[in-house]
Amino acid sequence: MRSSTSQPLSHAAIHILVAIGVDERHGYAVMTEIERMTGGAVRIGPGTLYTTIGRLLADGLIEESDERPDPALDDKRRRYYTLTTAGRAVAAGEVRRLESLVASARPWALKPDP
Amino acid sequence: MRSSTSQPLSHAAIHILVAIGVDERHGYAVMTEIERMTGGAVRIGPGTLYTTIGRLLADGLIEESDERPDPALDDKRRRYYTLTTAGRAVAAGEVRRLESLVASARPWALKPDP
DNA sequence: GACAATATATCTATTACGGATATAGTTGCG
DNA sequence: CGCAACTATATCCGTAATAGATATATTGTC
Repeated sequence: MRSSTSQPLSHAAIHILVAIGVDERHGYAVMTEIERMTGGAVRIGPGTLYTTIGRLLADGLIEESDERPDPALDDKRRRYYTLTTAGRAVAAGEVRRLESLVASARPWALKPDP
Repeated sequence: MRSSTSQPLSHAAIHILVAIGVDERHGYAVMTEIERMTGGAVRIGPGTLYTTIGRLLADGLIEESDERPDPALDDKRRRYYTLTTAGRAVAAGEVRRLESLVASARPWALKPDP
C-alpha cells in the first residue's frame, strides 16, 4: 500500500485521474479518452487500467458514483468514477508539478513558432 | 531495447532529460538538481539514475561530452552529458504532451488565484 | 439468433524503480 | 601527512508498475 502520500503518481495514474477529473467516466471510457486526448500517443491497456483504478479506489483518490445516466444510454456493466476531494487535491498537486517541469523545459525544448 | 520510438518516456527519463536539457550535467548533479527543482517531491535514486542514463545513452538521446570545466572546478570521476538532436526532439515531444495534459486539467484542478 | 463491439476483470511476463552496497576520487582539517 | 566525510559512478536485488493475453458477460445490430 502507498496510500495518502504526496509522492508522485505513476504515469497511468496521472492520466486516469485527469481523464476522470475532466468528466465523470467509466473505466473503458477512461481508456479510450486517454488515447483520444493524446492523439494515440498514450495508450493504457486493460491490465494497467483496471489495476490502477483499483489502487486509486483503495487510496481514496476516486470513488464509484451511483449516479447513472439515462437508462436508455446506460450499460449496466459500467462502473462510473469521480474524483474524491483528496483525489482532486492530489491531482492538482501533480498538475502543478508538471506545470513547473514544463516551465523549466519550455525555453530550450520548444521553439516559439513551429 | 526500446530505441527510437515515439512512445512516452518513463517518469525518471523525462526528469533526467529535462535536467540535462536545462544545462549540461554529470549524473550526480542530475540527481541533486531534480530533487532541488521539484522541491524534494521527486527523488531519483542512484539505481534508477544510472540505469536510466545507460538506456538514454543506448537510445542516442543523450551523449557524453568531452568538454570539461575549469580543471580547478572539475572532478575526473564525473561524466558529463548533453542532449543529442534526437534527445532534444524527443524531450520537446514529451514536453508538448505534458503541456496538453496540464491544459486539460488546469480548468478543474487549479484555482484561478491561489 | 448470430456476431461484433463494449466493458470489466485477472493472470503473467517484462520493465521501471529505489534502496543497499561497493568502490574510488576529492575535499577539508587537525 | 593522514583520516574522515563527502562526491561520484556503478551494480545488484527485491518490489512496484505496466502491457498484452485471455476470460467472461452485456449490449447493439443485422
